[in-house]
Amino acid sequence: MNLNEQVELLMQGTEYGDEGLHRTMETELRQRLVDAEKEGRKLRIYCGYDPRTADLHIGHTVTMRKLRQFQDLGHDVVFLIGTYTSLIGDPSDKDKLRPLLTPEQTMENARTYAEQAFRVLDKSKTTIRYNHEWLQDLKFADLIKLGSNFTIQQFLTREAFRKRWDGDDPVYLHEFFYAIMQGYDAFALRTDVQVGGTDQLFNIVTAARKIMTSLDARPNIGIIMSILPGTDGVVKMSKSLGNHIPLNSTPEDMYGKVMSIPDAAMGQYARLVTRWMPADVASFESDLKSGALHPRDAKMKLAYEVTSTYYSAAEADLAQAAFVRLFQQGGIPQEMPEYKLSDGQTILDVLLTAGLVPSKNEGRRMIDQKGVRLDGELLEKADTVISHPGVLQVGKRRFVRLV
RNA sequence: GGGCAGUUACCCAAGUGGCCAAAGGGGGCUGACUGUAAAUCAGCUGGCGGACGCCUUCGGAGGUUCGAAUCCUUCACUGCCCA
Repeated sequence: MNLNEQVELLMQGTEYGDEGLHRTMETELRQRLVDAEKEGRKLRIYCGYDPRTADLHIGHTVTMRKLRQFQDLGHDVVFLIGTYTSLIGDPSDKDKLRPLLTPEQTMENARTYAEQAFRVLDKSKTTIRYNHEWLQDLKFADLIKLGSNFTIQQFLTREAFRKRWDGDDPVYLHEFFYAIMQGYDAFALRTDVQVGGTDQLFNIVTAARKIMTSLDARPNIGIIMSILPGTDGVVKMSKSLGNHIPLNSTPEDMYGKVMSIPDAAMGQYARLVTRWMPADVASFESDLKSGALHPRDAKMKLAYEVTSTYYSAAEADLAQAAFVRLFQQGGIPQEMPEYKLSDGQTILDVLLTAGLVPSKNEGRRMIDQKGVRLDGELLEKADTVISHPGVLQVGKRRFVRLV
């Protein structure tokens, strides 16, 4: 791959919110690639992760995908676990204060986090580091010195703080330390490139570069990744919003969830969570626009690609087949949980005890709303006894085989 | 340290003694329509009993009252202003 192609690939899916900054970063990246080549060394790329959650979704893998691209081009990646920073919790992407974690919780999460990350990253080219290694040794005097590089006003221009400030919600002093610590991470690692989401723009570009410069290190280049929207296609993917596509689910679930994103989000997904090259993405989008590619087929292609990234091709094939049967042909899935019927159980009993609904009232509602079927036949009375074994369906996607 | 305001269901937010399981919006769910969606339309959205009903909920605890989300006391948390 020639230099221009490399730069184009590495800049794919980035978002700086400012054309000038974008150009600066792109230019610096090109230069750094040239320098590294000349010096006969690899670039060091780093991205920090906040191990406050144990199960990841594909939104978390956007930056990992980018790290992987660097790895595929022969560079070294540091997968940084924010053991120390998670004591604070990054305020960047929240309009609320985050709870503090204990070191034990953090280390436990870190383990499962890294495990899942290696479904995307190349293990042989990845170094895992923990930022307590260097942050815990900093003295108060060091912090003061680092802090003197910044003004409060700089922090208050950040949206996350601004909103809370304007909304008369609390903004704590210690939250400001996060950016400083992250900047120090970049310095401690002497990193060439730092990858992060747009919510990290300030931390990476302003804080890290400033701190590195002040400590006589070469400032890192920021690769700022656009945020992956959730299955609603609009808001950032997050578990708490319920619009996420979990990594640890099933191929069928992943395929189906990708299919449920709105058409408008397909481009974002193509750029952020596929292994496609820039040229592939470009033709995908132009074919869609020209009508050469039907939106449904496009999305199926996308869902297949995403699924096969995290699972095997065979599993992705099965997931696709299941989707076609279930939704395009209105059929039922091949695999579903089984439930053993006992004598005299009513429809409502079964719905509840089989876990298809969380409460009897909810079960009644489903029945009232014509959402419950047994072998395709609509069930209308909640308190009638189940007459025969078969496939019990609630809504479009909840199934249980009664035996 | 002092003064004032606030804490409502998944989220935002009304309600200021009975008509409140609690307006409205968002989200979610179900159905119709579809290309799987999105958009649109309709309905549902605390729990338990077939409906009339009962139970739990409005930051925590205690109290006043026939009756409280609504009044009082106190505790906790938050914001604003003053020092």
